[in-house]
Amino acid sequence: MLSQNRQHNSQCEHCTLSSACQSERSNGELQLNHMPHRIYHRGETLYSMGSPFSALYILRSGSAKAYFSSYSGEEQISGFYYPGDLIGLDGFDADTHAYSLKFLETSSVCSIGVDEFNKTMGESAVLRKQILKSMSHAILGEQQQLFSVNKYTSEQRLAKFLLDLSNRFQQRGLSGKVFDLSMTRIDIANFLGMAIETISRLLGKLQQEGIIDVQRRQIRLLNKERLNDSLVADEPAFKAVMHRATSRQHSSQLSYA
Amino acid sequence: MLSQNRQHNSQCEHCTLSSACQSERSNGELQLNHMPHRIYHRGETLYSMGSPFSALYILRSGSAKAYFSSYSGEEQISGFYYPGDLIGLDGFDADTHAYSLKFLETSSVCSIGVDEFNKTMGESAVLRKQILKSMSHAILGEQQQLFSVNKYTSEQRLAKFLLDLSNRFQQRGLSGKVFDLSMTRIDIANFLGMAIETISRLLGKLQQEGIIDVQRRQIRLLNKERLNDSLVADEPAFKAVMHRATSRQHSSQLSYA
DNA sequence: CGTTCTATTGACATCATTCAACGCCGGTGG
DNA sequence: CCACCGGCGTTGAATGATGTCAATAGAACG
Repeated sequence: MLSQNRQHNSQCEHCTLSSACQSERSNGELQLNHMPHRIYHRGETLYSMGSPFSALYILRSGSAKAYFSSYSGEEQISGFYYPGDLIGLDGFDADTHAYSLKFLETSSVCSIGVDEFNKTMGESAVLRKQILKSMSHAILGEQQQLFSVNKYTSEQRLAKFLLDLSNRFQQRGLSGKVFDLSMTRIDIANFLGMAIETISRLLGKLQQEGIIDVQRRQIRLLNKERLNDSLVADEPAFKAVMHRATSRQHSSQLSYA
Repeated sequence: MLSQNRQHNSQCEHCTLSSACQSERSNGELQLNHMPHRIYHRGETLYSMGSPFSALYILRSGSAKAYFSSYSGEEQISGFYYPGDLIGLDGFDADTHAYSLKFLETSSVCSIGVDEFNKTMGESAVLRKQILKSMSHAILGEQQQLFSVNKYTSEQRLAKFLLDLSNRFQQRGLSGKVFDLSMTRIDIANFLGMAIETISRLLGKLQQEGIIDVQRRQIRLLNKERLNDSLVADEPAFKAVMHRATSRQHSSQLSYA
């Protein structure tokens, strides 16, 4: 659903990764040759856990989930991706992908081969900075998530999840108040570490309280204030912080800054 | 306690970061001028959340914890560091430290200024690769931790924590069977997201079952097999994986590989 | 040596999972 | 076009794991 609202220029130079590079390009230093965009459909896989690490990707439209499966087939979702997000950083650790990536809806990605990436990293200080920043941000995001699982109740975690999504949509110029969930409740439950039933019940509860309105996959945030309040219930000073820190859910997004 | 066992040469060129560089140095390409080592004592702070990001550090001896505090003074520990670990990557996101770092015992660190680091990043492909690998590894480590909090019971989490520590000590050439905890139960509880009382009870339980032996801070793993079994109880195929994936608890360790 | 931090243990409360039944929707084939 | 079916989602009731509260004791530190 994101794809409709966001108008991409057809040239890949307008991807966020290359936007980092454009400032250099104006210096005449840099040439990134992205591979052509490629379209994937719901349920299709970009790469699988264990497969060789050959490229980095930027999601241009649609959405995806990263997950690793624990051989019994059980999967743990580690994050969701939205347009502009950089995908594939997991490959650097062992030159092999550490998790699998699957699309939640029809999506398009562009890619850059590792070799070219490495080459460019050597040439562009701006790219280096961007990548370090991006990875650092990803680490902090994971820690935030860890924090929220450790310290929050299920209700707070769900509230945070919704607010995070809202922020991510807003950053992309979409509505932060009304949006669709491209993932199933099962995915949400898996990601947040709770039972599907709990998700269901809590969404119901929030709806009854008039804080949100849920129609199938469509979410309408009627009262972001109160949703945010639940995160800081007894901690007034904490409120401001949360508002700042709320942008995660993997997000290795590069620019848009 | 780690400091006694590990004999560091007095020159900083033997730090793990520079060991990454030495291969290049033999090519005559690289010159890293680390600042002199500095000693810190228990409770002292290397840097605080929000302070300007000016350097990266490598822990040479001792141990430390990273945590961010939530203004009400409540802290969330995001990881523990041991000798060889690279510290400070959190600064890249906002040019400001995202969490605070405090030493758990007398420790020594060496540092490298960001400017010098950035310069070297431009010159050394090996360093770039190491850093990307290191950060990628850190991200995956966080995700592993997230997974364990999401899917494991308290007992499993504690078991995993002990095994992780054991592995980290072993990687450093120390005993993986007998070691001291440099952090308090409070820290452990905070990190693992459970109550101190639960830690206490579970340690007691494991001791009664003859799996471990606890004397104050000293831990003795009497039966690593069974400790590991509890992680995979009903999942035979999963066992092998866990063994591999078990090295985390922040660990942005660079080389030793 | 006393104050404070750390750790242990017991009794109780509670939030979230589990188990189970059911409804809804979309797809597919008769 | 309708009927069936499977995945997704909702709801209820019971169970259990873990947190909270409280009391106590030992270590660490000045």
